[in-house]
Amino acid sequence: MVDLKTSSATLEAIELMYFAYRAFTEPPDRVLAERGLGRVHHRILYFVGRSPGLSVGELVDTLRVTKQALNAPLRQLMEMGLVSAEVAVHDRRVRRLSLSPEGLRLERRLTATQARQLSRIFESVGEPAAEAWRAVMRGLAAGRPGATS
Amino acid sequence: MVDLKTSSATLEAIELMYFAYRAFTEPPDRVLAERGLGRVHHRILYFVGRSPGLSVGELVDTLRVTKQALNAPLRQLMEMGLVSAEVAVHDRRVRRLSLSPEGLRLERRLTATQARQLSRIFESVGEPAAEAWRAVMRGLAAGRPGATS
DNA sequence: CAAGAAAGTCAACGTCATTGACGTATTGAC
DNA sequence: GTCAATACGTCAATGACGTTGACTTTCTTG
Repeated sequence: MVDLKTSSATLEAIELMYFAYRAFTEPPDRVLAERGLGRVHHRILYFVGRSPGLSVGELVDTLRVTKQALNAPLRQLMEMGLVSAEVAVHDRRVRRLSLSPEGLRLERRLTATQARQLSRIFESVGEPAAEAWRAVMRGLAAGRPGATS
Repeated sequence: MVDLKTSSATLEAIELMYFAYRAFTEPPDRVLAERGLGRVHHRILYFVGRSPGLSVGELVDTLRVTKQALNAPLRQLMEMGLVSAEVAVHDRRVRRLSLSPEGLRLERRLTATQARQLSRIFESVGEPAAEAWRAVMRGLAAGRPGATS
């Protein structure tokens, strides 16, 4: 135990992670709720949108859920015509996922909401501060500071 | 629609929110899982720890959950002797919640994990960058940039 | 070709949060 | 003192979601 007493700035940071994340996920959650969709649907739309041709297994790995947990939401999205899957040419076991035009529209709408939140703040604090924010977040995400991949 | 195409820095930021938050909540989640506790238990411990004497209703408001959703985890924590409740003096309807010594120990352990993650990164990026990070997070949490309360 | 691994799917189950309704104790206004 | 409102607790039904287990289809390897 190095710190018997955690500094107040760090304590504030812990709370900020909670409140900021909540505020960040709420707007898209509301949009999704209108269609009876949840956060997993959002993540599927997002990552498939970023990397068209993604396989189910790759999606499972990035989202760290079981393939069974992914199955239901993914099937819904396909039934709703937002996501399409086609059998890969070289390996007929894998499905290459991609967004339909309508799926792309929804994904853009969800992403735009969050992008607006972020870019508005980034502008107000300036680009160096924005980059500093990203650096901290990269460190958190990677489990070690300053990591890029 | 100002942005038809969201900038790659903002796009990275969206992903970072997801991956950083996940990395941030995982370590405490593991500790909690050992005792059969979940994230709601953590939040209860955290906020009661920060504000001893908190009432049930105030907890419901800060966590934005229903009282029914709070009831079960809170009762568990009390049965486990981690949280104690005593009737308020001026209003015998309200329960003033506080952490028991053991509850305090667990809360500190959970908080220390996250504090270590953050302060390690804060040190490596320097204090100005850390403050920039907090400024962005405050803006996100408050829904408007630079807000303090 | 047989054995095993990999991708995906279907089914059963458990957890957890939500809404709704009800009960109790307490307070404050009149 | 009566009565509406408040704070809390609880039971029941429902739904979302994630898990394990078992299965089919399809490669890949010896």
